[in-house]
Amino acid sequence: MDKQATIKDIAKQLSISISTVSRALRNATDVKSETRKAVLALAEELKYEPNRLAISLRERQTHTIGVIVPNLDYVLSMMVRGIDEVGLEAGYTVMVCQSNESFGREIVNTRRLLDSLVDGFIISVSSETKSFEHFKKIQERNLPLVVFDRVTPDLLAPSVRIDNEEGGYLATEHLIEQGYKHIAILAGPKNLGISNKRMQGYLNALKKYKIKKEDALIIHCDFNQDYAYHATKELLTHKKRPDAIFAISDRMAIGAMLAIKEHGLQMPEDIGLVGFNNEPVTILVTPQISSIDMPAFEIGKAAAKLFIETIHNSESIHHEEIVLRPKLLVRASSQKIKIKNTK
Amino acid sequence: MDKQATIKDIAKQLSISISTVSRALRNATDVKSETRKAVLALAEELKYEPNRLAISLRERQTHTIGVIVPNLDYVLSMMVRGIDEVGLEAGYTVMVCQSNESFGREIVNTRRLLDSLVDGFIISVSSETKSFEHFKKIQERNLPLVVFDRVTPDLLAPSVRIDNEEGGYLATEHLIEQGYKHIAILAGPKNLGISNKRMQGYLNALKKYKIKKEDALIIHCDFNQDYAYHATKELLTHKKRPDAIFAISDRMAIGAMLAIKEHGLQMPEDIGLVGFNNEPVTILVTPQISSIDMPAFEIGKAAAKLFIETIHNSESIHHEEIVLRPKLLVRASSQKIKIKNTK
DNA sequence: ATAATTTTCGGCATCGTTGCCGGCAAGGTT
DNA sequence: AACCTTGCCGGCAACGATGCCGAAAATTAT
Repeated sequence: MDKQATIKDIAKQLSISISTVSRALRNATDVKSETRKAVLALAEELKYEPNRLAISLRERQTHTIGVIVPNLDYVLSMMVRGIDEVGLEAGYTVMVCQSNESFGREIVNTRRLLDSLVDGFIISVSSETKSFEHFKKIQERNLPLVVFDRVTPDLLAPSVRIDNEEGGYLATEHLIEQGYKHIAILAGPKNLGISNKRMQGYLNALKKYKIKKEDALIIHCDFNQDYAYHATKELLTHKKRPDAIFAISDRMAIGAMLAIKEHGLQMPEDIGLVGFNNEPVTILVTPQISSIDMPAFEIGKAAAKLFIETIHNSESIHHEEIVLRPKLLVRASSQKIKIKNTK
Repeated sequence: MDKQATIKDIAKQLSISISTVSRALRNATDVKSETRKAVLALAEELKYEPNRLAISLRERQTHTIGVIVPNLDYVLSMMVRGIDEVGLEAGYTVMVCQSNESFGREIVNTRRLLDSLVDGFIISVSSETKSFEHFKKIQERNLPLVVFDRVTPDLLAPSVRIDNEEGGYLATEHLIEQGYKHIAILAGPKNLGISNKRMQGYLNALKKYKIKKEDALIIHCDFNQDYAYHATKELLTHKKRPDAIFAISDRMAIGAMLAIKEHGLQMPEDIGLVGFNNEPVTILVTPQISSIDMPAFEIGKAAAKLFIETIHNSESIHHEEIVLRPKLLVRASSQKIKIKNTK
């Protein structure tokens, strides 16, 4: 009772050939209806399940999608849910691996998934990653590869993401319109595409409104709360301290907020704050943090759909690029004007 | 260049037999060193990678662990990271599927993973799940199955969890010690084991301190913020409103907190609040929420270790039960006494 | 009754890999 | 010189399933 019944067991018990059983199980034709019935009945009884491994070996596909993400924080886990949703629907099993923002781990994950013979990859790159050879291996094998969220120009592949530049622009423009003059940006690591794009948006907004960019206000730090906290503490001790901060993620905005509070400054009066992603936590803290809305679930779904399209017409290699529009959500942490009005 | 090179290609190019190539690639013995070198060199050149599918088919194991979780919120994604960590180390690839707290989805996931011929399962059950037939199928196939976090007595399997009863007790005792008299509990769905255990701890504490249990103060609601919010709103309109709330998860505590603030009540003066899990958000809100610390990463690691043990001595079926001790973290939301002292 | 056709089925090869077994040649022993 | 040991290698079967092809059985046509 231990091992699964195979097609062979059925054949033996019914004293018919393996091929006949195989045909009876799938192909209605070419098989007498009574033998088919017998086969079906016995299969039921033995709880026969076809061995996917054997089928995959023949068909050279596993109906499995390899997903590699740098972590499973709120945004990415929502995206993964989106991928899951669409993937499952289309008959794919989704294998999720976390790189923990580690380059080495990402390589190992890629290897493992390649070894597992997934049919393709949907990937968001780690912040540590500067070389893309391991991903190019995927493409060398002619496997479909879709990149989402953390997109990089170094990797030519269909992609889904939010318009990060636009998001950075919206956030910065909003701060400018609220009357803030010295707007700092907490950017992520220098090699991280989304960070640079959001910063580019920030720069564009400054330029548009003829505000001089100040290098001292541009801080690169690791993509997490602690680093943002320390970076902000230092920022606030400068002689010419910023009167607003645009953090390129809500996690970093939270870190900034903790530092701001420690300094005894009030938001939005003394200093304005805008984050990015619209994580639920932004409306839980006091004051609530303005943020750029990130349609994470939609991005995940779009990535999976793009993947499935790519798999279906793999010959026509068009590198589609889906870019979703960001939306600014204004909350208390940056709404200075309204307060002036009520005074 | 499309398809992977196989052992057969190497054999053909070198005009030697397939078996020799196979031996050269693994077994150092039984092969002349020069032929081995030739094989290794050519394998390198052709970028030969053994086909795991074929190996799995032979060995009847895939070195893959199927993980099913109800969602990927903070706690569970930390646990998954723990599983990942240990699993990867031991040479396993981890396939994570989300059931989205849906019974049907959980069944589909189980099927898919069984079809994918994973070597076993590490599972946390969905809150909707009342029947466990789909999991028993796993055991019928003699595949190892480890349950974590959301453990249920209906499923006989090795398990890893926190001592939920103890956690519930600690939280409640703390509230009692702080002088709260009418302590409500926001429990989860009735069929969810962790919810009942935490509630049992609550009841134990009441009994120990000779406080009469009041049914009106025991609220079952769905395991999320919104439901907790609405449940709390209603609780607070009661004639005899509670002066403390123990929420069996931080998410629910957050919901409760929003409702409390809307009612214009102060924590901890008017009402005390304790959560469960010690999610990072608990220290971001004002006041900070007391909580029961959940060693999520450790639980994940322990689950994976248990899984690997189980796989290694599958004959000795001992259903180990690992129970980690919870720890109470007292924060502003429930610390009434300290405030009295400073007055 | 025989030929022609159709239905129904079994054999064999294949996917990529491994393990067992047997064989052949070189070298060593008596 | 005859025998035995060892080193090295190839053939075959197997894992589970499928598909092609040809053959036997059943049916129809002549």
